[in-house]
Amino acid sequence: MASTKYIKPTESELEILQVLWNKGLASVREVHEELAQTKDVGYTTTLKLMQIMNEKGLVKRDDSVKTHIYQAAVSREKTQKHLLGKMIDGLFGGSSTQLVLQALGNHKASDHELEEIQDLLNNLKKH
Amino acid sequence: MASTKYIKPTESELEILQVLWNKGLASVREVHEELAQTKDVGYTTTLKLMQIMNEKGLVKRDDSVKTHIYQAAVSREKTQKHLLGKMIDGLFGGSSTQLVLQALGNHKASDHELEEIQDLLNNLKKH
DNA sequence: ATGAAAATACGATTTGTTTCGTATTATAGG
DNA sequence: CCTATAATACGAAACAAATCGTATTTTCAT
Repeated sequence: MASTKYIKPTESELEILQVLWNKGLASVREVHEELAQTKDVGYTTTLKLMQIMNEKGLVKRDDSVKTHIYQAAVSREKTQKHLLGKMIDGLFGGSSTQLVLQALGNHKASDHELEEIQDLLNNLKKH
Repeated sequence: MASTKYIKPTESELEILQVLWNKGLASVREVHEELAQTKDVGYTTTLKLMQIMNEKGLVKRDDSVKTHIYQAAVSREKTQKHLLGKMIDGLFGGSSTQLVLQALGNHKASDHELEEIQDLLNNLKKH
């Protein structure tokens, strides 16, 4: 009976999850350095956000060691799934196909990527 | 030289745009009735939001008539494109293919829809 | 014309997010 | 041991979004 209450990350929280998903484990300092490359934000801001995320259950941390080590407590896939679903329902009238057409139409994919999609399509078709 | 400064709609604003995209033209009352079916919100809240959206340029209104008539001032497609792009960059590491795979994997599409996607795929492949 | 009903305007509150300053605590080098 | 350095904790301000109450205006039927 997992208390599967989905918590929607805010935009800033998503940025932090992004870093954690890539790094696996990271200290506040490490996450902050990463964020600081693209946005102008203070260290304590990142710290505070990560503390809040810990309370919300978006991240876990090991505070048995001097410098706390964080990791994501929600999976990239689950998060993608949720937000994507929300977007499909909210913006594409519930049609994932509309979203796919829009995505493929606007962003060009490599031949290899097209093959991947073709494979999945073949799987969906036969049954 | 359109002042193409993109304004990101908030979540509530998106709900309203949704209704306007479907109806074309609508009064505050009509929009509100629609929203009230799925969420619990007061009339004046909807009114206020639509007034703000008017100031922002997200909607246009004809106030020459008794009851103001609103319509979307931003297109569904442009909005989809923007938000989709943002999601691809932010959540799928810039890979539209990852998003497509995720979308197709989770939401099932009809045979007809799969055909549509196949057609687009064929177009992308040959060249 | 006038009063009830419906619409708009607008201020204020509430709620949520982001930001950062300052205080406190822990750590490691001298 | 003591101090400089780095980390965490915490409160509060700054900002943004959503909500609603109340006042005002408009409309329409009588």
